[in-house]
Amino acid sequence: MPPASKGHLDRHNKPVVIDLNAAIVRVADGSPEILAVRPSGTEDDDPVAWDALPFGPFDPLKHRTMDIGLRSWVQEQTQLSLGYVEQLYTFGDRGRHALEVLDEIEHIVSVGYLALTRGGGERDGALWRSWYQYFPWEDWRDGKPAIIDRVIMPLLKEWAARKPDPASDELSRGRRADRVQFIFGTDGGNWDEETVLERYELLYEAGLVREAARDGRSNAIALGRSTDPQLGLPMQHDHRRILATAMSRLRAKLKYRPVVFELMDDTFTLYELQCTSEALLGLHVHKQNFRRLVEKAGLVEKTGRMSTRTGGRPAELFRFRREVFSERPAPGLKLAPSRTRANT
Amino acid sequence: MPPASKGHLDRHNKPVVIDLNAAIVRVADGSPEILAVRPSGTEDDDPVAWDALPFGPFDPLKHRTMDIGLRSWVQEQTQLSLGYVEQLYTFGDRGRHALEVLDEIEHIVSVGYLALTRGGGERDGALWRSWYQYFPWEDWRDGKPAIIDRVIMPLLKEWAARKPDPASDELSRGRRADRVQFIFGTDGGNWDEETVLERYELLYEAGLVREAARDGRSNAIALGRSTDPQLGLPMQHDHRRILATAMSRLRAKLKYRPVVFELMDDTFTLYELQCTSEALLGLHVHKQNFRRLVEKAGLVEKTGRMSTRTGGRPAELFRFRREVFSERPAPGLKLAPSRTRANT
DNA sequence: CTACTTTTGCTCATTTTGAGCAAAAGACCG
DNA sequence: CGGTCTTTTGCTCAAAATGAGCAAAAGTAG
Repeated sequence: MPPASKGHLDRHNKPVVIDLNAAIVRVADGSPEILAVRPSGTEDDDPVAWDALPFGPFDPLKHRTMDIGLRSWVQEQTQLSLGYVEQLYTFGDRGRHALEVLDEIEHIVSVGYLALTRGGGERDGALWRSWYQYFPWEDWRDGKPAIIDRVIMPLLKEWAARKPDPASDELSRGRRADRVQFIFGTDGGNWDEETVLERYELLYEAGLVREAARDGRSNAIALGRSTDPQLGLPMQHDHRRILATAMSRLRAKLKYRPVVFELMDDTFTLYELQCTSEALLGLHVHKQNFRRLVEKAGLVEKTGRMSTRTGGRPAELFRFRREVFSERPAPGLKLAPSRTRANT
Repeated sequence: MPPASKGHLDRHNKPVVIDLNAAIVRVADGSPEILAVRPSGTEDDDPVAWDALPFGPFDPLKHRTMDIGLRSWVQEQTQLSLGYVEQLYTFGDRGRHALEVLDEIEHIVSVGYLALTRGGGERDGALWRSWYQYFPWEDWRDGKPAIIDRVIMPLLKEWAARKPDPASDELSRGRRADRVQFIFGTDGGNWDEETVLERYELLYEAGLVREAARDGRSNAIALGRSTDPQLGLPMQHDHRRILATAMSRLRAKLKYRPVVFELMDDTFTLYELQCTSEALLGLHVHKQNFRRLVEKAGLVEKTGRMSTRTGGRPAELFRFRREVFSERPAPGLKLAPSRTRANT
């Protein structure tokens, strides 16, 4: 990615740019992946060596809208064709309270985007990485992730017991404990897969993610270097926060808009569709009910062809019914996670 | 509002500013109102005389985040204290394809915000206006608004029958008709109150709102001057689009987050709560079911006091239970509009 | 031909939703 | 003071949606 070389000048004569950051998502064999930019440096604890989301400057003179600008440089830099694109959030401060000492230019505005693709072309310096590498606590498909009880909860409880900085307008100790219990202390039944962002922000506040230490948060718990348990891979700037926002939004949207299909091939079996949905949600759903839902909602239609790659009884191949857009107001998968252990 | 006097310079030496626009909402006796800025000019068809949303520049050197910046100038200019504040969307082009000939400065980025308040201080030049003055077709509380069948549908059908500009990547005639029928041609049963933005954008595309003509849309239907039926009051720049976004977001949010209470007094009767919700949704809901919902969700608690202002049996006064934040993941009112005529 | 795997069709209890009936508790009015 | 009117409040009930399990169908692998 060109390091935002050209741009406007502010009154201190520093370049001012509007950066468009994209969380580009695909699903490859059961894993939701995002396109990450891997800097050439290799020192693992050096913030510039952390992964970044692909980003590019927005030039209002070249592109009419930001959406168009985004599509343009993504197309240019990767050979990816983006399907669905959605704006997420605009931050005025890239690295929060950060000093950003390593950033020679002063960014002013960074706009986060979610984009869905079926995958394809990449470039060097970029790689597809499971988003659960950045958020290991978000994948509940094999039950509650061990990292929660083994690492996260103990550290969060320690943080909740500490006295909050009286200077900040922050929660009292009791409220801290409540919040921790509420957000992470769940045993599956009441896990809310949509609140990815809230969980990340809690960890940031508690100083448990690397970015917090980088930004000089006072209460950052001193996690030692590479030997210590990392709470997921860190990212440059606020990119991990943008990714969290993208995950939240996508997990929510799944339930009321037919966006999964942007990630599927033209034809697919219902089980493939289910696996993709589950990968995104980080949860298992009840198989028979999933089919009932999808078919009753009229989201798919049979192609007549069969898939034999299943290993068991061959599965019918389906395709997405585009007509739903003009039929129903809010088509989507109102997925309900199964309470019992996986029923696949 | 200071007309964005200071700011950054772009490479053409025109001021570049980041504008924060706020749709500030309150509900006053059954009417959802927004704070509108009324320019001094009075020529009704002059774009600068149209209403505007209050806005102010964002100065990244003065305020750490845009949210803080917004709160700051709102506080400064009005005496309003904002409760809930939420970022909506960021546009790179203020007036879309607009020429913006009347705007001597080139705005680059405009960020839309939704803010809720209980009302209070105003300033001169600003007034509270029902948002249904801008969107008369969105209030279904007294049945389907007459303007839809009398004005909107005929004009939209005419538009759908016209040949789309082959240059644009636009929908075919058949799809146009489908879309019109789908979005506006409903008879109450399948009216989706959340798609305010989609409806406004359709009217804009079809050239039926003043802003379309101002922006020089090719297919803008020449609505005569003041005698012609206006499809709601127009607004400056893209402010009406921002307002539509705010309405969509608020109507949706109502159902899964306890945001209504930001608009209520400390204590209220359940019927007052219902009326506020209905005002926002532009729909009537079933009274008994509304109470069941609210109480079962544990959103409120009795105060013991009574309200006698009802005219009938006195109503219990309730207050919002703040504890829900730490109890349930997604508290809100999953309101279902009543199919039958009002049952109040 | 037999075991195994996966798809697919169906049932069933429980909950949620949409809608209506009627008693309770005040104000208003003669 | 008794009757009428209005609104709140409590309750019932059918229909639909949801969560979960059973079992036949149709292949593959040995």
